Amino acid sequence: MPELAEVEIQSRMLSRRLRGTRIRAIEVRDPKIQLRDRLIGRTIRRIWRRAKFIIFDLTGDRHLLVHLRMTGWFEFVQPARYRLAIVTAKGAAYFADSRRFGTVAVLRGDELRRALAHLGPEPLARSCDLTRLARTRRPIKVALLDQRLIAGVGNIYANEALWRARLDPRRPANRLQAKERQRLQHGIRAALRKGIAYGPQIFEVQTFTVYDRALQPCRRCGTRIRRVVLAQRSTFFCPRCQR
DNA sequence: AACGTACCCTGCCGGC
DNA sequence: TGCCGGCAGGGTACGT
Repeated sequence: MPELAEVEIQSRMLSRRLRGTRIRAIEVRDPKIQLRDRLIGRTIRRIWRRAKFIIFDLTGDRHLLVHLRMTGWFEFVQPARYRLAIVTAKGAAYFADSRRFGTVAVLRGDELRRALAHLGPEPLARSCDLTRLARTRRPIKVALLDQRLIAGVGNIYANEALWRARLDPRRPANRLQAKERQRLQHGIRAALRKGIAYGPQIFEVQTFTVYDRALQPCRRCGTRIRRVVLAQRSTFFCPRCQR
């Protein structure tokens, strides 16, 4: 489920609970997960996010690289089912992931850099620019999901951002004017910030403006929201105010 | 190079 | 009620 906003929230929660603590035990409950090196005894120096990855920096040049994919989530109270538990003196984090698409790997620093090298700019960074989107003629909505062009935007926030920027998701990415890309950049930021602002309660309280609102009225102009499929993903937009 | 499709898994939902 | 197909907010591998 998670996109950048949800991953950011998770990363902050993990950091608050586990930063600076020593790993006492690792419990692997799913044979799909294989951890190369022994992590017990290492200290968690930092927990941070890049795109939709969560990275645990450990002592001894080791990094735990986690991707939640569709259904991954960390819990601090032991759930009925989970794939992995990281146990520390300050408590444990349980990695629950019903669809089991999520990935966990132990990497050295150089391997981590390589693993993240292909990612595009962080949308919330001051230096972020969207010029890479002009490299492709695929629909702008599809380009937004390409992590090499911009990192961390997923299907929901792509829809939300395009609605905010009043752009038709089907437009070829390389045909956007610089001014329209600027609008899109603001739309992405605003949508992501709104998500992050929900905090840990995000799943209970989060609402969307266009995502999953087919046939319901546009919140700006009242026109019925349309659903189309682009690159096999549901796409929602207002046919009147998104041009 | 750039684009489309199949696939990895499980849970949930609507329709019959 | 019970079963079944379709669908899901991720990314990758592979074919054209």
